[in-house]
Amino acid sequence: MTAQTARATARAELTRDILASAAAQLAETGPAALSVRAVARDLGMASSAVYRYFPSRDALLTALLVDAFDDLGAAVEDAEARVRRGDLRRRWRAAAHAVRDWAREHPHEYALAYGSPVPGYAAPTDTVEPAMRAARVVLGVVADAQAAGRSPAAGPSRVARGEKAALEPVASLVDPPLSPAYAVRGLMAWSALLGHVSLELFGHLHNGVLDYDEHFATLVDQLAADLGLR
Amino acid sequence: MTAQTARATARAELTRDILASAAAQLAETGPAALSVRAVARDLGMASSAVYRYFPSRDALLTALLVDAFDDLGAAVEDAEARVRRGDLRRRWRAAAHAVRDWAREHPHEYALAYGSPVPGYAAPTDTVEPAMRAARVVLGVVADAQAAGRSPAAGPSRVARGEKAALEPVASLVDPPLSPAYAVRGLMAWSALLGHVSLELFGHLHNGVLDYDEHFATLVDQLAADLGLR
DNA sequence: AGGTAGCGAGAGCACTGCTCTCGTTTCCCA
DNA sequence: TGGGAAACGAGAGCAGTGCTCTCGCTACCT
Repeated sequence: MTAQTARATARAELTRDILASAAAQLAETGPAALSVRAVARDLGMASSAVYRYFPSRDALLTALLVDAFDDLGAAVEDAEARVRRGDLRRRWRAAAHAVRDWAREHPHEYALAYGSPVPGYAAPTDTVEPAMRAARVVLGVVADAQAAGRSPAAGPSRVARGEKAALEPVASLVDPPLSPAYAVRGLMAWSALLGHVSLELFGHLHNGVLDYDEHFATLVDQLAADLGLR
Repeated sequence: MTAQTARATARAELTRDILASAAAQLAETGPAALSVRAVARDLGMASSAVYRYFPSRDALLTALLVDAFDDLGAAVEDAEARVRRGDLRRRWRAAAHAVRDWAREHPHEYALAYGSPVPGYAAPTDTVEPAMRAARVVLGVVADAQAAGRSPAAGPSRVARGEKAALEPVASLVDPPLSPAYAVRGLMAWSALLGHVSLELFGHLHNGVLDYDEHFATLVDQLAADLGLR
Protein backbone atom coordinates (compact mmCIF):
# COMPACT_ATOMS: atom_id res chain seq x y z
CA MET A 1 0.00 0.00 0.00
CA THR A 2 2.54 2.58 1.00
CA ALA A 3 4.37 2.57 -2.31
CA GLN A 4 7.48 4.19 -0.95
CA THR A 5 10.25 4.81 -3.38
CA ALA A 6 13.58 3.31 -2.46
CA ARG A 7 14.92 6.76 -1.85
CA ALA A 8 12.10 7.75 0.46
CA THR A 9 12.48 4.68 2.65
CA ALA A 10 16.21 5.16 2.77
CA ARG A 11 15.70 8.77 3.75
CA ALA A 12 13.24 7.87 6.48
CA GLU A 13 15.55 5.26 7.89
CA LEU A 14 18.60 7.48 7.85
CA THR A 15 16.61 10.24 9.48
CA ARG A 16 15.73 7.83 12.26
CA ASP A 17 19.33 6.72 12.56
CA ILE A 18 20.54 10.29 12.87
CA LEU A 19 17.94 11.02 15.51
CA ALA A 20 18.83 7.87 17.39
CA SER A 21 22.52 8.68 17.40
CA ALA A 22 21.82 12.26 18.40
CA ALA A 23 19.51 11.10 21.17
CA ALA A 24 22.21 8.81 22.51
CA GLN A 25 24.72 11.61 22.45
CA LEU A 26 22.24 13.94 24.12
CA ALA A 27 21.47 11.44 26.82
CA GLU A 28 25.05 10.97 27.82
CA THR A 29 26.70 14.32 27.33
CA GLY A 30 23.92 16.88 27.30
CA PRO A 31 22.48 19.28 24.75
CA ALA A 32 25.38 21.71 24.57
CA ALA A 33 27.81 18.96 23.67
CA LEU A 34 25.70 17.57 20.86
CA SER A 35 27.84 17.70 17.74
CA VAL A 36 26.72 17.18 14.17
CA ARG A 37 30.15 15.89 13.30
CA ALA A 38 30.08 13.36 16.09
CA VAL A 39 26.72 12.09 14.89
CA ALA A 40 28.14 11.80 11.38
CA ARG A 41 31.18 9.94 12.67
CA ASP A 42 28.98 7.61 14.63
CA LEU A 43 27.03 6.79 11.49
CA GLY A 44 30.11 6.58 9.31
CA MET A 45 29.14 9.38 6.99
CA ALA A 46 30.42 12.81 6.11
CA SER A 47 29.24 15.62 8.33
CA SER A 48 27.94 17.50 5.34
CA ALA A 49 25.60 14.64 4.51
CA VAL A 50 23.77 15.11 7.80
CA TYR A 51 22.73 18.53 6.57
CA ARG A 52 20.67 16.84 3.84
CA TYR A 53 18.41 15.65 6.64
CA PHE A 54 18.53 18.42 9.21
CA PRO A 55 19.22 21.94 8.04
CA SER A 56 21.08 22.90 11.19
CA ARG A 57 22.18 21.71 14.57
CA ASP A 58 19.28 23.59 16.07
CA ALA A 59 16.83 21.70 13.89
CA LEU A 60 18.27 18.46 15.19
CA LEU A 61 17.94 19.76 18.72
CA THR A 62 14.36 20.75 18.03
CA ALA A 63 13.52 17.24 16.87
CA LEU A 64 15.05 15.86 20.04
CA LEU A 65 13.09 18.39 22.06
CA VAL A 66 9.84 17.25 20.50
CA ASP A 67 10.75 13.64 21.24
CA ALA A 68 11.56 14.54 24.82
CA PHE A 69 8.24 16.28 25.36
CA ASP A 70 6.45 13.36 23.77
CA ASP A 71 8.28 10.85 25.91
CA LEU A 72 7.54 12.80 29.07
CA GLY A 73 3.93 13.27 28.03
CA ALA A 74 3.51 9.56 27.38
CA ALA A 75 5.09 8.65 30.70
CA VAL A 76 2.78 10.97 32.59
CA GLU A 77 -0.30 9.87 30.69
CA ASP A 78 0.49 6.20 31.28
CA ALA A 79 1.08 6.65 34.97
CA GLU A 80 -2.08 8.66 35.47
CA ALA A 81 -4.22 6.37 33.36
CA ARG A 82 -3.35 3.43 35.59
CA VAL A 83 -5.27 4.96 38.47
CA ARG A 84 -9.00 4.56 39.13
CA ARG A 85 -10.76 7.63 37.69
CA GLY A 86 -12.54 8.54 40.88
CA ASP A 87 -9.39 8.71 42.99
CA LEU A 88 -8.36 12.24 42.16
CA ARG A 89 -5.62 12.49 44.71
CA ARG A 90 -3.93 9.32 43.48
CA ARG A 91 -4.24 10.49 39.90
CA TRP A 92 -2.48 13.72 40.78
CA ARG A 93 0.15 11.87 42.74
CA ALA A 94 0.78 9.47 39.88
CA ALA A 95 1.16 12.31 37.39
CA ALA A 96 3.39 14.38 39.62
CA HIS A 97 5.68 11.51 40.51
CA ALA A 98 5.82 10.49 36.85
CA VAL A 99 7.13 13.93 35.95
CA ARG A 100 9.86 13.76 38.55
CA ASP A 101 10.77 10.17 37.81
CA TRP A 102 11.07 10.86 34.12
CA ALA A 103 13.18 13.93 34.79
CA ARG A 104 15.55 11.96 37.00
CA GLU A 105 15.85 9.24 34.40
CA HIS A 106 16.39 11.69 31.56
CA PRO A 107 18.18 14.65 33.12
CA HIS A 108 19.59 16.01 29.89
CA GLU A 109 16.29 15.73 28.09
CA TYR A 110 14.62 17.48 30.98
CA ALA A 111 17.23 20.21 30.91
CA LEU A 112 16.65 20.62 27.20
CA ALA A 113 12.91 20.85 27.73
CA TYR A 114 12.61 22.93 30.88
CA GLY A 115 16.08 24.34 31.45
CA SER A 116 17.42 27.47 29.91
CA PRO A 117 16.82 27.61 26.19
CA VAL A 118 20.00 27.08 24.19
CA PRO A 119 21.66 30.24 22.89
CA GLY A 120 19.25 32.45 21.03
CA TYR A 121 17.10 29.49 20.37
CA ALA A 122 13.36 30.00 19.96
CA ALA A 123 11.23 26.87 20.04
CA PRO A 124 9.33 26.51 16.77
CA THR A 125 5.59 26.17 16.86
CA ASP A 126 5.59 22.42 16.30
CA THR A 127 6.95 21.89 19.78
CA VAL A 128 4.04 23.48 21.60
CA GLU A 129 1.58 20.64 21.15
CA PRO A 130 3.87 17.89 22.54
CA ALA A 131 4.94 20.31 25.27
CA MET A 132 1.39 20.47 26.59
CA ARG A 133 0.76 16.76 26.95
CA ALA A 134 2.07 16.46 30.48
CA ALA A 135 0.48 19.70 31.63
CA ARG A 136 -2.82 18.66 30.12
CA VAL A 137 -2.88 15.55 32.29
CA VAL A 138 -2.67 17.46 35.53
CA LEU A 139 -5.15 20.01 34.28
CA GLY A 140 -7.45 17.11 33.52
CA VAL A 141 -7.30 16.01 37.14
CA VAL A 142 -8.04 19.55 38.26
CA ALA A 143 -10.96 19.75 35.83
CA ASP A 144 -12.39 16.51 37.17
CA ALA A 145 -12.09 17.84 40.69
CA GLN A 146 -14.06 20.88 39.68
CA ALA A 147 -16.63 18.74 37.89
CA ALA A 148 -17.00 16.66 41.06
CA GLY A 149 -17.91 19.78 42.96
CA ARG A 150 -14.78 19.97 45.06
CA SER A 151 -13.20 23.31 45.76
CA PRO A 152 -9.59 24.30 46.23
CA ALA A 153 -8.14 25.63 49.47
CA ALA A 154 -9.07 29.20 50.18
CA GLY A 155 -7.03 31.91 48.58
CA PRO A 156 -7.18 35.67 48.40
CA SER A 157 -10.73 36.90 48.65
CA ARG A 158 -11.30 36.96 44.94
CA VAL A 159 -9.43 36.79 41.67
CA ALA A 160 -9.03 40.15 39.98
CA ARG A 161 -10.90 40.80 36.76
CA GLY A 162 -7.73 41.17 34.74
CA GLU A 163 -6.49 37.86 36.05
CA LYS A 164 -9.63 36.08 34.96
CA ALA A 165 -9.00 37.26 31.43
CA ALA A 166 -5.32 36.46 31.68
CA LEU A 167 -6.09 32.88 32.61
CA GLU A 168 -8.52 32.32 29.78
CA PRO A 169 -6.20 30.12 27.66
CA VAL A 170 -5.26 27.73 30.42
CA ALA A 171 -8.81 27.61 31.76
CA SER A 172 -10.23 26.58 28.42
CA LEU A 173 -7.66 23.88 27.78
CA VAL A 174 -10.14 21.49 29.33
CA ASP A 175 -13.87 21.16 28.94
CA PRO A 176 -15.78 22.53 30.75
CA PRO A 177 -13.34 25.39 31.36
CA LEU A 178 -11.73 25.86 34.74
CA SER A 179 -12.99 28.42 37.20
CA PRO A 180 -10.46 31.16 37.92
CA ALA A 181 -9.79 29.82 41.38
CA TYR A 182 -9.02 26.39 39.98
CA ALA A 183 -6.97 27.77 37.14
CA VAL A 184 -4.82 29.66 39.62
CA ARG A 185 -4.39 26.62 41.84
CA GLY A 186 -3.65 24.40 38.88
CA LEU A 187 -1.03 26.72 37.48
CA MET A 188 0.47 27.11 40.91
CA ALA A 189 0.73 23.36 41.37
CA TRP A 190 2.40 23.07 37.97
CA SER A 191 4.88 25.82 38.83
CA ALA A 192 5.68 24.26 42.18
CA LEU A 193 6.06 20.84 40.62
CA LEU A 194 8.44 21.90 37.85
CA GLY A 195 10.10 24.36 40.16
CA HIS A 196 10.94 21.64 42.62
CA VAL A 197 12.14 19.23 39.94
CA SER A 198 14.36 21.90 38.41
CA LEU A 199 15.78 22.94 41.75
CA GLU A 200 16.44 19.33 42.68
CA LEU A 201 17.93 18.33 39.35
CA PHE A 202 20.05 21.42 38.96
CA GLY A 203 21.44 21.09 42.45
CA HIS A 204 19.85 24.06 44.17
CA LEU A 205 18.40 22.02 47.00
CA HIS A 206 21.72 20.49 47.81
CA ASN A 207 22.18 22.26 51.11
CA GLY A 208 18.55 22.53 52.05
CA VAL A 209 16.96 19.12 51.85
CA LEU A 210 18.48 15.81 52.83
CA ASP A 211 15.96 13.37 51.39
CA TYR A 212 14.57 14.39 48.03
CA ASP A 213 12.12 11.51 47.76
CA GLU A 214 10.66 12.23 51.13
CA HIS A 215 10.31 15.93 50.58
CA PHE A 216 8.86 15.58 47.13
CA ALA A 217 6.19 13.24 48.46
CA THR A 218 5.18 15.77 51.11
CA LEU A 219 5.20 18.57 48.56
CA VAL A 220 2.92 16.62 46.26
CA ASP A 221 0.52 15.80 49.08
CA GLN A 222 0.49 19.39 50.20
CA LEU A 223 -0.34 20.51 46.69
CA ALA A 224 -3.06 17.88 46.51
CA ALA A 225 -4.60 19.28 49.65
CA ASP A 226 -4.43 22.82 48.28
CA LEU A 227 -6.06 21.66 45.07
CA GLY A 228 -8.90 20.25 47.11
CA LEU A 229 -8.23 16.70 45.97
CA ARG A 230 -9.12 13.80 48.19
CA MET B 1 48.32 51.57 53.68
CA THR B 2 47.54 48.92 51.14
CA ALA B 3 51.04 48.81 49.77
CA GLN B 4 50.04 47.12 46.56
CA THR B 5 52.78 46.43 44.15
CA ALA B 6 52.29 47.89 40.69
CA ARG B 7 51.84 44.41 39.34
CA ALA B 8 49.17 43.53 41.88
CA THR B 9 47.09 46.61 41.18
CA ALA B 10 47.41 46.05 37.45
CA ARG B 11 46.34 42.49 37.92
CA ALA B 12 43.33 43.45 40.00
CA GLU B 13 42.26 46.03 37.47
CA LEU B 14 42.65 43.73 34.49
CA THR B 15 40.74 41.03 36.32
CA ARG B 16 37.91 43.49 36.80
CA ASP B 17 38.08 44.53 33.16
CA ILE B 18 37.88 40.94 32.00
CA LEU B 19 34.93 40.30 34.25
CA ALA B 20 33.20 43.45 33.05
CA SER B 21 33.67 42.56 29.42
CA ALA B 22 32.54 39.02 30.04
CA ALA B 23 29.50 40.26 31.95
CA ALA B 24 28.57 42.50 29.04
CA GLN B 25 28.91 39.64 26.62
CA LEU B 26 26.91 37.38 28.92
CA ALA B 27 24.16 39.94 29.26
CA GLU B 28 23.65 40.33 25.57
CA THR B 29 24.31 36.93 24.07
CA GLY B 30 23.93 34.46 26.91
CA PRO B 31 26.23 32.04 28.71
CA ALA B 32 26.74 29.53 25.92
CA ALA B 33 28.00 32.23 23.57
CA LEU B 34 30.52 33.63 26.00
CA SER B 35 33.89 33.44 24.29
CA VAL B 36 37.29 33.94 25.86
CA ARG B 37 38.62 35.13 22.52
CA ALA B 38 35.89 37.70 22.19
CA VAL B 39 36.67 39.03 25.65
CA ALA B 40 40.31 39.24 24.70
CA ARG B 41 39.48 41.05 21.46
CA ASP B 42 37.28 43.46 23.35
CA LEU B 43 40.15 44.28 25.67
CA GLY B 44 42.72 44.40 22.89
CA MET B 45 44.84 41.59 24.22
CA ALA B 46 45.82 38.13 23.12
CA SER B 47 43.42 35.38 24.06
CA SER B 48 46.20 33.49 25.76
CA ALA B 49 46.76 36.39 28.12
CA VAL B 50 43.27 36.00 29.54
CA TYR B 51 44.30 32.59 30.79
CA ARG B 52 46.75 34.27 33.13
CA TYR B 53 43.71 35.55 35.02
CA PHE B 54 41.14 32.81 34.64
CA PRO B 55 42.34 29.25 34.16
CA SER B 56 39.42 28.31 31.95
CA ARG B 57 36.24 29.52 30.39
CA ASP B 58 34.34 27.72 33.12
CA ALA B 59 36.22 29.62 35.79
CA LEU B 60 35.16 32.85 34.13
CA LEU B 61 31.60 31.60 34.01
CA THR B 62 31.78 30.69 37.68
CA ALA B 63 32.88 34.19 38.59
CA LEU B 64 29.96 35.58 36.63
CA LEU B 65 27.66 33.13 38.36
CA VAL B 66 28.78 34.31 41.77
CA ASP B 67 28.24 37.90 40.70
CA ALA B 68 24.79 37.05 39.42
CA PHE B 69 23.76 35.40 42.67
CA ASP B 70 25.13 38.33 44.60
CA ASP B 71 23.34 40.83 42.44
CA LEU B 72 20.07 38.98 42.77
CA GLY B 73 20.58 38.58 46.50
CA ALA B 74 21.26 42.28 46.92
CA ALA B 75 18.20 43.22 44.86
CA VAL B 76 15.96 41.00 46.94
CA GLU B 77 17.45 42.14 50.23
CA ASP B 78 17.06 45.79 49.29
CA ALA B 79 13.48 45.42 48.20
CA GLU B 80 12.50 43.51 51.29
CA ALA B 81 14.34 45.80 53.66
CA ARG B 82 12.34 48.77 52.40
CA VAL B 83 9.17 47.35 53.95
CA ARG B 84 8.01 47.88 57.52
CA ARG B 85 9.10 44.82 59.53
CA GLY B 86 5.66 44.04 60.86
CA ASP B 87 4.01 43.85 57.47
CA LEU B 88 4.88 40.28 56.67
CA ARG B 89 2.73 40.01 53.57
CA ARG B 90 4.27 43.09 52.01
CA ARG B 91 7.75 41.85 52.86
CA TRP B 92 7.04 38.58 51.08
CA ARG B 93 5.50 40.41 48.14
CA ALA B 94 8.50 42.72 47.86
CA ALA B 95 10.94 39.83 47.90
CA ALA B 96 8.98 37.75 45.43
CA HIS B 97 8.52 40.57 42.97
CA ALA B 98 12.16 41.50 43.32
CA VAL B 99 13.15 38.01 42.24
CA ARG B 100 10.96 38.15 39.18
CA ASP B 101 11.91 41.72 38.28
CA TRP B 102 15.59 40.93 38.53
CA ALA B 103 15.14 37.82 36.41
CA ARG B 104 13.34 39.77 33.72
CA GLU B 105 16.02 42.43 33.71
CA HIS B 106 18.84 39.89 33.65
CA PRO B 107 17.45 36.93 31.72
CA HIS B 108 20.82 35.45 30.81
CA GLU B 109 22.16 35.80 34.32
CA TYR B 110 19.02 34.14 35.62
CA ALA B 111 19.38 31.35 33.09
CA LEU B 112 22.97 30.89 34.20
CA ALA B 113 21.93 30.76 37.82
CA TYR B 114 18.72 28.76 37.74
CA GLY B 115 18.61 27.25 34.27
CA SER B 116 20.24 24.04 33.20
CA PRO B 117 23.84 23.86 34.31
CA VAL B 118 26.29 24.34 31.46
CA PRO B 119 27.80 21.15 30.02
CA GLY B 120 29.33 18.97 32.66
CA TYR B 121 29.71 21.95 34.86
CA ALA B 122 29.58 21.49 38.61
CA ALA B 123 29.27 24.65 40.67
CA PRO B 124 32.23 25.01 43.00
CA THR B 125 31.61 25.43 46.68
CA ASP B 126 32.25 29.16 46.69
CA THR B 127 28.99 29.71 44.85
CA VAL B 128 26.76 28.23 47.52
CA GLU B 129 26.91 31.12 49.94
CA PRO B 130 25.89 33.84 47.42
CA ALA B 131 23.30 31.44 46.06
CA MET B 132 21.48 31.40 49.37
CA ARG B 133 21.14 35.15 49.87
CA ALA B 134 17.81 35.47 48.07
CA ALA B 135 16.37 32.32 49.57
CA ARG B 136 17.43 33.42 53.01
CA VAL B 137 15.35 36.57 52.69
CA VAL B 138 12.10 34.74 52.07
CA LEU B 139 12.96 32.23 54.76
CA GLY B 140 13.44 35.18 57.08
CA VAL B 141 9.91 36.35 56.39
CA VAL B 142 8.60 32.87 57.05
CA ALA B 143 10.58 32.69 60.29
CA ASP B 144 9.15 35.99 61.43
CA ALA B 145 5.67 34.75 60.67
CA GLN B 146 6.30 31.73 62.83
CA ALA B 147 7.74 33.90 65.58
CA ALA B 148 4.61 36.06 65.42
CA GLY B 149 2.54 33.00 66.15
CA ARG B 150 0.87 32.80 62.76
CA SER B 151 0.31 29.44 61.20
CA PRO B 152 0.35 28.33 57.58
CA ALA B 153 -2.67 27.05 55.72
CA ALA B 154 -3.61 23.53 56.63
CA GLY B 155 -1.81 20.73 54.88
CA PRO B 156 -1.77 16.96 55.14
CA SER B 157 -2.54 15.85 58.67
CA ARG B 158 1.06 15.73 59.75
CA VAL B 159 4.55 15.76 58.37
CA ALA B 160 6.19 12.34 58.28
CA ARG B 161 9.09 11.68 60.60
CA GLY B 162 11.50 11.17 57.73
CA GLU B 163 10.50 14.47 56.25
CA LYS B 164 11.19 16.31 59.47
CA ALA B 165 14.73 15.02 59.38
CA ALA B 166 15.04 15.74 55.67
CA LEU B 167 14.11 19.35 56.25
CA GLU B 168 16.59 19.91 59.03
CA PRO B 169 19.07 21.98 56.98
CA VAL B 170 16.54 24.41 55.60
CA ALA B 171 14.72 24.68 58.91
CA SER B 172 17.85 25.67 60.77
CA LEU B 173 18.92 28.27 58.27
CA VAL B 174 17.09 30.76 60.45
CA ASP B 175 16.94 31.19 64.17
CA PRO B 176 14.85 29.89 65.85
CA PRO B 177 14.52 27.00 63.41
CA LEU B 178 11.38 26.56 61.35
CA SER B 179 8.71 24.12 62.32
CA PRO B 180 8.28 21.31 59.77
CA ALA B 181 4.97 22.72 58.58
CA TYR B 182 6.54 26.11 57.95
CA ALA B 183 9.61 24.60 56.35
CA VAL B 184 7.43 22.71 53.90
CA ARG B 185 5.37 25.79 53.10
CA GLY B 186 8.46 27.92 52.73
CA LEU B 187 10.16 25.49 50.41
CA MET B 188 6.96 25.15 48.46
CA ALA B 189 6.66 28.88 48.03
CA TRP B 190 10.25 29.05 46.85
CA SER B 191 9.67 26.26 44.35
CA ALA B 192 6.51 27.86 43.04
CA LEU B 193 8.21 31.23 42.80
CA LEU B 194 11.26 30.05 40.88
CA GLY B 195 9.12 27.60 38.95
CA HIS B 196 6.89 30.36 37.71
CA VAL B 197 9.77 32.67 36.85
CA SER B 198 11.52 29.90 34.93
CA LEU B 199 8.38 28.91 33.07
CA GLU B 200 7.66 32.51 32.20
CA LEU B 201 11.19 33.39 31.18
CA PHE B 202 11.78 30.24 29.20
CA GLY B 203 8.52 30.61 27.32
CA HIS B 204 6.52 27.73 28.74
CA LEU B 205 3.57 29.87 29.74
CA HIS B 206 3.29 31.32 26.29
CA ASN B 207 0.04 29.62 25.43
CA GLY B 208 -1.41 29.48 28.89
CA VAL B 209 -1.34 32.93 30.40
CA LEU B 210 -2.02 36.22 28.68
CA ASP B 211 -0.88 38.69 31.30
CA TYR B 212 2.23 37.62 33.17
CA ASP B 213 2.23 40.57 35.57
CA GLU B 214 -1.34 39.98 36.58
CA HIS B 215 -0.93 36.27 37.08
CA PHE B 216 2.29 36.58 39.00
CA ALA B 217 0.65 39.03 41.38
CA THR B 218 -2.16 36.57 42.08
CA LEU B 219 0.27 33.73 42.48
CA VAL B 220 2.29 35.68 45.02
CA ASP B 221 -0.81 36.63 46.98
CA GLN B 222 -2.03 33.07 46.94
CA LEU B 223 1.31 31.90 48.27
CA ALA B 224 1.17 34.59 50.93
CA ALA B 225 -2.20 33.31 52.05
CA ASP B 226 -0.91 29.73 52.14
CA LEU B 227 2.08 30.86 54.18
CA GLY B 228 -0.31 32.38 56.67
CA LEU B 229 1.00 35.91 56.08
CA ARG B 230 -1.24 38.87 56.58
C1' DA C 1 15.25 8.60 -22.68
C1' DG C 2 16.48 12.57 -20.66
C1' DG C 3 16.34 16.27 -17.47
C1' DT C 4 15.96 17.23 -12.61
C1' DA C 5 16.33 16.75 -8.07
C1' DG C 6 18.28 14.36 -4.13
C1' DC C 7 22.40 12.43 -2.40
C1' DG C 8 27.28 11.57 -0.14
C1' DA C 9 32.04 13.01 0.02
C1' DG C 10 35.51 16.20 0.49
C1' DA C 11 37.62 20.61 0.91
C1' DG C 12 37.42 24.78 3.05
C1' DC C 13 36.04 29.01 6.02
C1' DA C 14 35.65 31.16 10.25
C1' DC C 15 35.33 30.26 14.70
C1' DT C 16 36.13 28.01 19.41
C1' DG C 17 39.01 26.53 24.05
C1' DC C 18 43.33 25.78 25.33
C1' DT C 19 48.61 24.96 25.35
C1' DC C 20 53.35 25.98 24.55
C1' DT C 21 57.10 28.79 23.72
C1' DC C 22 59.43 32.99 23.66
C1' DG C 23 61.16 37.50 24.94
C1' DT C 24 60.14 41.06 28.42
C1' DT C 25 58.98 43.18 32.76
C1' DT C 26 58.39 43.26 37.57
C1' DC C 27 59.31 41.76 42.06
C1' DC C 28 61.66 39.75 46.15
C1' DC C 29 65.51 38.68 48.70
C1' DA C 30 70.24 37.98 49.63
C1' DT D 1 72.54 46.72 44.66
C1' DG D 2 72.47 43.17 42.20
C1' DG D 3 70.64 38.77 40.55
C1' DG D 4 67.20 34.90 40.09
C1' DA D 5 62.60 33.77 39.88
C1' DA D 6 58.10 34.51 38.97
C1' DA D 7 54.54 36.81 36.34
C1' DC D 8 53.25 38.61 32.00
C1' DG D 9 51.66 39.42 26.93
C1' DA D 10 52.00 37.90 22.26
C1' DG D 11 51.98 34.64 18.82
C1' DA D 12 51.73 30.19 16.76
C1' DG D 13 49.57 26.02 16.81
C1' DC D 14 46.36 21.90 17.88
C1' DA D 15 42.08 19.78 17.79
C1' DG D 16 37.68 20.57 17.47
C1' DT D 17 33.17 22.99 15.96
C1' DG D 18 28.91 24.58 12.55
C1' DC D 19 28.13 25.27 8.12
C1' DT D 20 28.80 26.02 2.86
C1' DC D 21 30.16 24.93 -1.69
C1' DT D 22 31.38 22.10 -5.32
C1' DC D 23 31.82 17.88 -7.26
C1' DG D 24 30.37 13.45 -9.35
C1' DC D 25 26.65 9.97 -9.02
C1' DT D 26 22.10 7.90 -8.89
C1' DA D 27 17.33 7.49 -8.43
C1' DC D 28 13.18 9.48 -9.84
C1' DC D 29 9.46 11.65 -12.75
C1' DT D 30 7.66 12.96 -17.10
